This record gives sequence, structure tokens and C-alpha cells, in this order.
Amino acid sequence: MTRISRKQHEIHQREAAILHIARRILLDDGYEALSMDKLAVELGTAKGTLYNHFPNKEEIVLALVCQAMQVRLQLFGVAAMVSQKSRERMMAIGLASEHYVRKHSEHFAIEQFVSNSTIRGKAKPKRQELIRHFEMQCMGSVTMIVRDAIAVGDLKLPTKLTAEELVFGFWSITFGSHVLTFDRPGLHELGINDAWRAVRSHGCSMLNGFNWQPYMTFEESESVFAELDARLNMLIGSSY
Amino acid sequence: MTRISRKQHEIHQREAAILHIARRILLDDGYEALSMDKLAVELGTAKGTLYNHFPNKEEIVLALVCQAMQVRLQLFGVAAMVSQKSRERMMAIGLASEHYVRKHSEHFAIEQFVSNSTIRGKAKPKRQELIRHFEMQCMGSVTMIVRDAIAVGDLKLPTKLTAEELVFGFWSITFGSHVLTFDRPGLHELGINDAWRAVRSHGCSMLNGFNWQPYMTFEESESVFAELDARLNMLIGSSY
DNA sequence: ACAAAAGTTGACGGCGCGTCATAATCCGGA
DNA sequence: TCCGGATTATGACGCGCCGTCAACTTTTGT
Repeated sequence: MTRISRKQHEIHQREAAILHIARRILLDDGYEALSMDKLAVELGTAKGTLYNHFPNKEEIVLALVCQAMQVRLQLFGVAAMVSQKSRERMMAIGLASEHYVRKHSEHFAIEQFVSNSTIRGKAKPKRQELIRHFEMQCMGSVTMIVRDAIAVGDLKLPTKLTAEELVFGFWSITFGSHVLTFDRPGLHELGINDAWRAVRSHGCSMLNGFNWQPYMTFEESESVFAELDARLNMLIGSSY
Repeated sequence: MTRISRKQHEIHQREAAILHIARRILLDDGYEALSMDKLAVELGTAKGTLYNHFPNKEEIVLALVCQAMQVRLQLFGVAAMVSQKSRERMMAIGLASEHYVRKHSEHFAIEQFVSNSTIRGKAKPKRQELIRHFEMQCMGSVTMIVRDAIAVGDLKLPTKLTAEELVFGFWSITFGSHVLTFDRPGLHELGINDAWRAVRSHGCSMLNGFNWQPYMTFEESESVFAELDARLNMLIGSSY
């Protein structure tokens, strides 16, 4: 009995160790540097053993991606609860994204490795579904804010646009700018001094463009952002 | 004399042939399927010959990326001339992006392969500069529209935001949504029925959020988009 | 016509992924 | 305590890929 659980525990622990080492290699030396042989050596086992845990290299990376998406999802969940006012909740989602990219860049970076690549295709269907599930949950948590805003009368959907399509807009700008910020070297030299501030500003403009009440200039919104950020950090801190 | 040119011509032609074949393989079978051996076989020469033209595989792909960026740059150039009104010129840039992704997807797809990857690092500095140059030119052509708009009084920059940072916002939303649209399978199932329309709508909202004159509801803007698109297609057609 | 320069070739070294026969270890029952 | 079947660990191996290089062929200039 104790032996069964000991063995199973050991196996479970090793799975975590594999992911841990893999993440370190990915972050330190990039995707190219991650090889199964190296991983096995660092783990202190034979290569074959790795294949008892993961069917191929891609699954390891995608397992890391799943971890990352969970972290983001959690942040979004917290952000959605940070205020009663619909517009502030939406702003908080933006902040949560920013927080994720800046403070959990190790996760964001790993998401980037697989974003436009062939890696996804090599995963087992189960993993693909899982990833899709996280994506939907993430999107769902934001869509709910939009629906609430409409219900309360803070927002009216633009012509023939669904709530999801509106979320898509926010998703695009956040995703787009964060990707650009993150892996474009030297935005600074292009005249973009504070990309993060710019993104917040653009998000604010977009909400104004949607006529999402209450209207807010970016100056006004900055103190709100500060307040939301503080609350967000508190909630995140307490949720550990 | 004729022999000199014949030989040089042959070499030049082969370079084009290499790129042509490489593009086909990339688009048909993905990045993983592109191998130097295969390329050599399809080209009908020995592998070593490839290395007289390109120092490594990545350079081949990045040469394709350069071609792609030139196409985009050309489209942007045309778009910037499609109207006198600053806001319409900006809208045309959005349309040009859309046009690029939809009608020249073979180029856009290739840009995607290298977007967040290790490939860029393996290129020669010269190629890196070239890519950077295209990027700056692209951005510059849009920044100019913003500056013009400010000069004419159609637009006032938000607080402490540079013209480049404003362009960055547009770049983000366009880039972000197009990447999401392009390589996320089944946005449709997420409730996003017409992603292209949604992007145009969001761009419009953003411009309104910036108070870029003249103010336009998305309904109003749709006919403008149609008109601009027609003019764009004409200009593009005539520039071939 | 001929030698030097330029271009071509494909076998080779090295590396990475994933497999599989073999060896080691674990576990329940006698 | 010991045994035999089941589970897990191992690492040499097959295969495919990249980039090199010495040997070979073609082109160029004289």
C-alpha cells in the first residue's frame, strides 16, 4: 500500500520535474536548445523514460502551455471580480493581461513558442481540446463582462456585432500589442517609448469608441487603472 | 560576353527558382517539410549548390519574408494615396492590411512562420537590417498619415502619446486580429462570425475613440470602406 | 590552347527524435 | 522469505536532417 503510493508519487513527481527542467531550458536557451537527450541527462534518467511520461517533445511543451493558460485564466477570473462597474471590469482584464505578460513572462514566453507553429498539430487530441477549453474559458470570462454591461445599459452593441466579436477586438489589441512588445526588439527605436501605457490608452480609446459608459479620457482613466491595479495585486496576492 | 551573361543569368534564375520551390513547399506542407535535401532534389541540383546561394535554410525563408514585406509595403504605399482625407487614408491602411492577408495569404503565411521564432536569429546581419528597414518603412508610411492628420487638425494626440505610439495601436489591432483570424482554427465556433468585418468595426471605433475627424458610425463607414476598397483595387490592378 | 578561377557534387560528421529488445525493479501471493 | 508475472527503465539503433569539404567540372582570361 505505502509502496504503491510511493511509486506513483515518484512518477508524478518526475512528471513535474520534467516540466520544470523543460521550462528552464526553453526560457534560458530557447526552443532549439530543448532536446530530449539533454532533458534526460538533466533529469538523470534515460531518454526512454521520458517517453513513458510524454509521447513526444511537443506534448511536453504543450503541457507547459497548459500550465501557462491556467495562470492567465486565474488572473482573468480575479480581474472580472475586481469591481462592480462593467467598464472597470473590462479595464481590469486589460490590466490582468499586462500583468500576465510582465510578471509571468516565463509563461507568456512559452505560449509564444507555439503560437504560430507546427507544434500544436503534433499533440494528442486530448491536449488540443484542453487548450481549446482554456481558450474558450478565457474568452468566456470576458464575454460575460460584455453581456453584463449590455444588460446594465452601459454598452450597446455596434450594428450586427456579437458580444464575442466585440471581445475579439479587445483580444486582438491586447494580444497583438503584447506580442509585438514582447518579441520585437527595439520598439523603443521606432518611437514607441512606453508601449504598456500606449496599450492602456488604446484600450481606453476603444471603449470610448464603443460608447461604453461611463466615458473616460485617458487621463481620467489612469487613476482608475492605478486603483484597479492595486486591488488586483491585493487579490492576486491573497489568492496564493 | 554572351557567356558571362548567360552564366550569371542562369545563377540569378536559379536563385528565383530556389525561392519559388521553397515557397511552394512551405505553403503546401508547412515549415517542417522544408528540407534542404528535398529542395535540392526538386531543383535538380546537388545540395551543396544551394549553399552557394544561401548560407543556411533560415536565410532562404527570410528571403521569402523580405519578398512578402515588399508586397505589403507596396500595398501600404498605394493605400496612403487613395484619398485626401486623413481618416480615409487611415481606413485604407486597414483595408490594405486586410487585402494583404486575404489576397496575398501566401505571403502573410510565410511572415507568420518566422514571427515568434528562432529563425530570425540565424540570419545574416544584412538580412536582419533589411527586414528592420521594411518594418520601419511600413510603419513610417502610416505615421506620416497620422502627422498629416494632426497638421490638418483632424486629430489631436492623446496626452503624452507620440504619433508612433498611436500607430502602434493600429498596428496591434490589425496584426493581432489578423494573426488570430489566420491561424486560430474555428474562430467561428467561438461566436465570431465575420472576423474581417469585426476588425474594420473595431478600427472605426478606435478612430472615434481618438476623436479622429470626421466622426463616423460603423454603418456610415461601411460605404466609405466599400468606396475605398474599390479605388484600392483599381490602383493595385493598375500598378501591376 | 591552357591555367587559374569559379562553380558543382555527394559522401560524410554530427545531432536530434522516437523505438524496441533487453534488463531491472516492483508486487501480490505462497 | 521467496517466486513469477507485470510494470518500468535503459540506451543502442534507425532514420532524417543540416552544413561542410575535398575532389571534380566548367568557365574565364590570356
